[in-house]
Amino acid sequence: MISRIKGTNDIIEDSKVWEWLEESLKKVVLNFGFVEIRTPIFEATELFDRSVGNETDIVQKEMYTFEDKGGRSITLRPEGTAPVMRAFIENNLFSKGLPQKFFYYGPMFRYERPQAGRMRQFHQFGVELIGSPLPISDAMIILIAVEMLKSIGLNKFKLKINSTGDEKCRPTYVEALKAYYKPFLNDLCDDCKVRYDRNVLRLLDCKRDAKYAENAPKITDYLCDDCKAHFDRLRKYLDDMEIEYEVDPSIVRGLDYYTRTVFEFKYPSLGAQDAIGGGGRYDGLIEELGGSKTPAIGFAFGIERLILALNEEGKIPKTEGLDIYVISVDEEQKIEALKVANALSNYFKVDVDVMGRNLKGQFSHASKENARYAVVIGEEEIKTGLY
RNA sequence: GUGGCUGUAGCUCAAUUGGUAGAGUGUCGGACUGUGGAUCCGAAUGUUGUGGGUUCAAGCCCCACCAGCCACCCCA
Repeated sequence: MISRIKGTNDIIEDSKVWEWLEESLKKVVLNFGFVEIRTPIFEATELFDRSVGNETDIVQKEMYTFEDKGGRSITLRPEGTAPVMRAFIENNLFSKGLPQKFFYYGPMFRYERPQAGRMRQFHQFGVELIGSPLPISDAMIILIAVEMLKSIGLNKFKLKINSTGDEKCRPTYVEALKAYYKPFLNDLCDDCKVRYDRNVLRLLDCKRDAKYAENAPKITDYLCDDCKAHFDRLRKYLDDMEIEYEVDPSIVRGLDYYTRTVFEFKYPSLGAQDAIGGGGRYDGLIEELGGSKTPAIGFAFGIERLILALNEEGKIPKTEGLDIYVISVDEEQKIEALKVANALSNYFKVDVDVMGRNLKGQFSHASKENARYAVVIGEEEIKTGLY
């Protein structure tokens, strides 16, 4: 038997839940004027090297990268933001005026050890707002994310926000962090020893060395005036909208392109894979990819994790059964039953027997399919024309 | 990539100290030639995750691999 690739899934019984979830999320963003963008599932490897960052774990060890027959290095997209920005630049969307508002939905690929809530092929629904440097756009993006969660019935999530500063203030914070961690360097876990040089910020969210993070200098104390004003304004906006959040200095994100605002939606009961969504501002990314300097902010939800959370809260809608099952008493009425079902199908969800079941079997099957009504067709009905 | 736990019928699980695989549920049929979901009766389905090894004998013990779960890690 040939079985599916590790970390992938066949969605069969659940396909209705997926459909409902996709439609619900889509409705919120469409009403806010966002347009769907569909980019290829694979891209030039360089795109992710340059955007996500060549020192990140995603690029270093999690990408599905291969060479095609023309010798090009291709990568199955591990995330959605970089491809959307590539498309933005390549199609000159800048010229259509700002802001530009996009959402995307589809499979992403990361080579990781699978676990509940962590697949090698997983699905993200993402939203990007391109063009505004203002904190009001941060507020809008977070508001939309919260509305999306509420629209599918999720309540027990926690929003955590932080600011990672910009090119002016982050370097001084990085120095301060390095100075703080230096005396403990030998006691840190092996991963953290590597991170110390590559990306000190990541030390803050290490679970093993969490005790050191508690007293570490906080980014919020090192923000430059502009970044601090931006962050304070965003917090005020969130307060005004009565969106609950917690400032969490350990939210640093594993992608290099983030600047200033970063945030995560946590769903604590999901265990280790409790981040159901996350995002942030990436004011330097478009320029880094060769476009003109354009600020932007966005986020993505993990569909598989949303479904786990929905299950926890018992918010998965029950799939509706049939309206009408058309039963034929004998073989002779089968075709009449099919014709009647066809006529009814303009208005109702219908089904007929194709398995040659007898009368009892058809009734059993009708009730198994949760049919609300049964129409019985026999000799008598055909004669009278009354069903 | 690292460590730990698990793997028996479609599903949920049994199987004494190793002695040659069973129940519930579901599926199909019958009791009931035009009214199901209740009840009763009957039937089908397994190379016990895969491949080796130990043994007279392995679902059970040992090794490897595969897959799932938990944690690390990673992030959605």
